[in-house]
Amino acid sequence: MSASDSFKVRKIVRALKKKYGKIPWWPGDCDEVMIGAILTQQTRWENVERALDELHRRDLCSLSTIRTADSTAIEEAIRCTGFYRIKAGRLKALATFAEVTCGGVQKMEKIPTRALREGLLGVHGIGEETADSILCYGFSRPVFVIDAYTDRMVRCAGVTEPRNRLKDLFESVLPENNETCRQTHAHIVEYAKEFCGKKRCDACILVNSNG
DNA sequence: GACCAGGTCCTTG
DNA sequence: CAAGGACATGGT
Repeated sequence: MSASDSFKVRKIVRALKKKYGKIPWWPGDCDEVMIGAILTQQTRWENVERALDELHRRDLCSLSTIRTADSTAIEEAIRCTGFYRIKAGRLKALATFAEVTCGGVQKMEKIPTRALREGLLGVHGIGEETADSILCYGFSRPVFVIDAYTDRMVRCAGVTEPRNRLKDLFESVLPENNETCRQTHAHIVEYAKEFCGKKRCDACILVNSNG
């Protein structure tokens, strides 16, 4: 990775921290974060929240209940997030991994980050972004999440490193600290939503100018 | 009606 | 291995 990319990332991190300060992002217990991580795939967060409410209402907002629940009931509860049949299957697969393979969420807490990440990636329907979101926001590990917004935002700011290396780039720049990882990712997404259109970035000047 | 959303997997060339 | 398609509902 180029020195100038690292430099830009440091600048982005600093500027956005100054702009947003501490913001609440992706609250909830570990089970809810894991479920939300699946539901938010290619879907707006507002729709995910509605689905989470539905799941709570049916006592299906935990992996232990999802594991044994009727798939149709899960599908109905999460319909508003789209891809509901696919996602119900992914939730089932994650629930089996967590409850059966790992022996429960408490046991997962004790698994080292590297191994837990590999385990999650082995679950059908969990890719890098979903796994890293679970690690960062569910298990409070010092893992930086790269999503479409992050990629778009750093492009906007002139970072040239390809998407598949952004996680390493950010983790090499940031301190190995969960709070920093989760806040920084939150800042970037909020910024991207507001200023970085899909094809055009209007305001990354904020990051590119001054210091 | 077209286009997009806090992806991932599978199929093709 | 890159590119394209499928999955599906809800908001602009």
